[in-house]
Amino acid sequence: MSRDRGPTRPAGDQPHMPAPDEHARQHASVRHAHETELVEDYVELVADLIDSKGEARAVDLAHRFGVAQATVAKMLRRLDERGLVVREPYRNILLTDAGRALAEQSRRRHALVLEFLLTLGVDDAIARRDAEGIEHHVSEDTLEAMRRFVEREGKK
Amino acid sequence: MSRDRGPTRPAGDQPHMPAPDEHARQHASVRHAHETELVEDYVELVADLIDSKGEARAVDLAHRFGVAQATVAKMLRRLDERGLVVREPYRNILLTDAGRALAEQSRRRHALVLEFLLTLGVDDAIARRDAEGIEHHVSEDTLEAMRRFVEREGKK
DNA sequence: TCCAAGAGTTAGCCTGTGCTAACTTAGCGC
DNA sequence: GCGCTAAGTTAGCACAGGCTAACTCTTGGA
Repeated sequence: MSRDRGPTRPAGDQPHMPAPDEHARQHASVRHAHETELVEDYVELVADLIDSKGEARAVDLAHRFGVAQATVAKMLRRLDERGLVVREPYRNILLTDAGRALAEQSRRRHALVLEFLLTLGVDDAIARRDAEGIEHHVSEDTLEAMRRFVEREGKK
Repeated sequence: MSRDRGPTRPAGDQPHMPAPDEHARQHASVRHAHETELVEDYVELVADLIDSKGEARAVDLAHRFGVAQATVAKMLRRLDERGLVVREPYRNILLTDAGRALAEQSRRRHALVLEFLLTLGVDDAIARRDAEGIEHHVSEDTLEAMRRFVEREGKK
């Protein structure tokens, strides 16, 4: 192997390739998004269930997420520790104020991303699926740009 | 708790809430995306490094991703097992044909998402960061819609 | 020529998010 | 009013993707 491979960033450097530090920050931020997105998905769904059915039950969460009930229970314990939900053994799940606030924020974001994709001309089923993945990786600025786009296109 | 809570999906049902099965599928697909996205990021960066510097080194990957070298080594072993890279101890990392193909695909997707965000009016630095997170959650259909948008706007 | 320092590797740990199996509890229906 | 079944919980496991520490290997330069 040749260690003498010349200057660090020679001619062929990719224009879309940021400096190392910035790239590292990008990835750190994606990793962080992964940590928070499940949390957001849970509180969002808990809020939806409460609003639509009057209560949130672990078994419904498990069905919706396609995971075992034990997984849901473990996750709910974490959400409890973070002060987002309250639960008593064998009773319903309730949102704290913080949980409700986070749910509302997620819901707004989710709805906007979905509307954006639909406005963009993406098929409904696909838009729903993609929105689920995209919503957690969209910054406030990009969200704002999406909002502008939806408004602009909606007027036509 | 009242188990007799009436019909399963009463009036207040959220319009953006798909049936359980479909929702579960959405989440399964997000989980799957998480499994593959790191893989794609690695081969993409390996390809970039090879193209720009002539070789890919573990230490550079570690710097770019902001992780320890040991983490990179572990990941490279997995990529090796999946037939995406070839490496000999203490030597450079090479892409297999499959690895190169995956890298090209990721690169195209990444570049398109970035261009799309920029066309949408998102600030450069933010667009780069968001593209990193979004690219793995965008279906072919949505990608196609983005392509159309970029073309449409580019002509103005 | 040879050695110091930088690059690569391995071992062993932690945390998060899945799972199954085995249990406890709640509450409907007889 | 009691028991059956569905729901909830707990324990213990696996695997992915982080980390540090402690090595081994490579190579440029004195």
